[in-house]
Order: sequence, then structure tokens, then C-alpha cells
Amino acid sequence: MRHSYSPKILPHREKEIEELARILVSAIKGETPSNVFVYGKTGTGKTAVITHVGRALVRKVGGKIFSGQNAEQHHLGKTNPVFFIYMNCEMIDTQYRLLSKLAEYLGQSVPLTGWPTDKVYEMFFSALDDSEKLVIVVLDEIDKLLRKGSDDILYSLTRINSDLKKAKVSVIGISNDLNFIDFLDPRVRSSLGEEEIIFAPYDALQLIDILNQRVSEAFAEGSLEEDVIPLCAAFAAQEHGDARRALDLLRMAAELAERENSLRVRTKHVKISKEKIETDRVVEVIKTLPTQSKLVLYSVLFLEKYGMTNITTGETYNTYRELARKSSIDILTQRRVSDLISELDMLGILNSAVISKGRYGRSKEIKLATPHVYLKKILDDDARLSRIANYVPPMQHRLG
DNA sequence: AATCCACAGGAAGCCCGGGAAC
DNA sequence: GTTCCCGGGCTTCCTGTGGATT
Repeated sequence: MRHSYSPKILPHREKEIEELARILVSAIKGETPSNVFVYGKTGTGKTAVITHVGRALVRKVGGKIFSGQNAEQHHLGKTNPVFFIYMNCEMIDTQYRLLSKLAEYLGQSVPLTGWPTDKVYEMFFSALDDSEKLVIVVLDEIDKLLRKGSDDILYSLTRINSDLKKAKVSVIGISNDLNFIDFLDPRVRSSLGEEEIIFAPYDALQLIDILNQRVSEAFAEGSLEEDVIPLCAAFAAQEHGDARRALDLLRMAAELAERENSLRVRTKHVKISKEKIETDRVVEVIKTLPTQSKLVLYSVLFLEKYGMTNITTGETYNTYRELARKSSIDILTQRRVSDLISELDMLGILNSAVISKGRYGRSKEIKLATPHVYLKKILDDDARLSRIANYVPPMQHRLG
């Protein structure tokens, strides 16, 4: 049931598999496949489809598969070998890291840092071109790459073929943000987008099929209550058809049922799991917030706790200053705190909306979107905030 | 209709840490 | 090691504004 498991059958992705296979099949004929751009939201099976097709190709013609720390070798066939390289740009997010990783996969050793980038490129290039082969580079979350400005590597990679004598390179770029393509250098865009495959979100019925297929491998007959799978599917369908989410739900529900010694997984387990997944996410976000943001949250929490409604930025800021002083934390400007409030809003931890109170100015109206008890417990875990855990605000605050 | 509050939120620039280049 | 550059967090300064009140 875990994401790392990749099933042999991918329901409702036949069309995409077919299309990708059509593009990559030219490798069997000894030609260089077009570059491909793949778009789709998280949990729509992009990575699964691509590795599936890539593996099949390498099995057929021989070559190697690289992914993370793993390498898998297959015996050579009649045509040139295929090196299938999967990389996630979330970790490998600079030119240097990308190139050194590529060079490493091709058998070179490059230090983690220290060399000029063009030297690493040289290493990579010579290792690449020392024998006849096709290298398919999969760049997952490719949008992370140019977020940090350096998309020249994409440029070099997509037109490297004209400089190569023996080897050939195809690039498969994966993104879950379609707008990303607008920010791309036009030359890269046209070359990367020679072929495009779009992964539409799964609908509830398709999610049911996916779950059923996994369930047949992972669960004993009759261990699920009848409505369990449809419910998981329905919840996940609300989340832009994320199959990963559906599987998480089912897995957590099963774990819960097991812990309760329940004979079957019931819909209530699914419902509880859904709550838990959501709160876990919020807890994680709040825990990892910078102290200043936590302090801002704390301020809103205080104001609400003492019965204030329609909390404004100014009121929040005054409380914030008081709390920051009490806990010897640097006091930021109201301008900055205003931005922090907006960020917390974006994260869904609180709600803020700009409203006008006529003669009494314009401000954000702020209220928490997270249960108080909860919030306080998490915030009090932060040692830097311990001094204000039992702080009682002065009278004027309580009057509202 | 004019006023004016209490901010929103843009622009420019400072500081600092980290990584690349030399 | 040193220098350079970059981005993020932050401050300073600023202009803009919806609508109750005058």
C-alpha cells in the first residue's frame, strides 16, 4: 500500500503508457526519441508510468536503470544500450548537483563541491560520449530547477545531441505545475515540448479501480466493509484525484482497524483516518513554523481566548509585541507581521480577509482556522515560547 | 461631497548565510 | 582561503483606499 511500491498494472493509464511507448520505441530502432514534457498533478501516476515504460524498454534492448541509489543492469541486445536515469529535482536542484549526479551514474567520481561547473560538465560529457548509447534523463519536478534560476542546464541538455559523436540524449521533464512552461526559455520550451503528455486527475470511479487492484494484492478476502473503498475514492477525488491520498487513507484505515482488533476495516476507520491525515498535516506545518510566525499565531490565539472577535492586524501586533517582549524575542515591524499573517493565511492555519470599517480604517480581519486546544499544545512545545505559556494579558486586552 | 482612519501592500535597500568561482 | 553573488528575511518609506462619519 505504500507509494514506493510500484504495481505491475496501472489501471486507467493505458493511454499514457501507449503514448510514451510510442515515443520511446524509436530507441529500439536505434533512433533518438523526442524529448517529452509530462504534466500532471501529484498522485496521477506520472512517475509510475514513466518508470514502467522505461523499465520495459531497458529490459528489451539492454542497458541500465538508475534511480536514487539503485542501479539495475540488463544484458545488451542488438541495438545500442539504453541508460535510463531518473532524478528528482527537489533534491538535485542546482546545475552542479545535476551534472555531478549524471557523471556519477556514468561512472565518474565528482566531489560534492569544489569544482567549477564547466569542469563537471566536461567530465559528464566525455563519460557520455565514450561509447554508443542512448541516455534517457527523467527530470521529475523539473519546475524546482528553474525556480533557482539556473535553467541553462536544461538548454545544454536539450541540444547536447549536436555535439555528441557516439551517444544520444533524450530528456523527459515532469512538472505538476503547467504554468511552469511559460517561464521557460522559449528555445528550451520548443525542444522539451516536442511531445507532451498530460495526465488528467483520476475521477472517483477510476480511483475505486486502483484501490481494488491494490486491495487484491494486500488484503485477505472480505476484510473490508463494502463502502470502504468508495469512500476512500470519494475523499481522494475531492483532493484533485490524488491516488496517493486514496492509498494513504486506506492504509491508515487498515492500520487503525488492526490496532483496534477489528475484524474488518470499516467506514468509520476511513473517516477517522481522513481527519488524522488532515490534522497531521496542520500539526506538521505549525511545528516547523519559524518562531516569529508561531508568536504571531500565539497572539491571535490569546486574543480569541479572551473573547475577542473581529481581530485586526493592529490588535494582533500589539499583543505580539507584548509577547515578544516577555519572551525576549526580537520585535519585528508591523509591516513584516502583516506579511507573516498573510503567509499563515496561505497555509490555511488562519483566515484573514481585508475589510473596511469606514471611518475606523481598513484592516485584515483575522480568525484562527485551527482548534485552540490543539494549537496551544503544539505552540507550547516550543522552548522559546515557554515563558509566555501561562501569560495573562493586561486588562485592556480582555475587554476587547 | 469631503474627510480621514488604520491599515494594505508595493518598492528599494540592508544584512547575512551559504555556495560557487577563483 | 578569499571574493563574489544570490536569495530570503527584514526594515524603511511610501502611496493607495472603502466607506462611516462629518
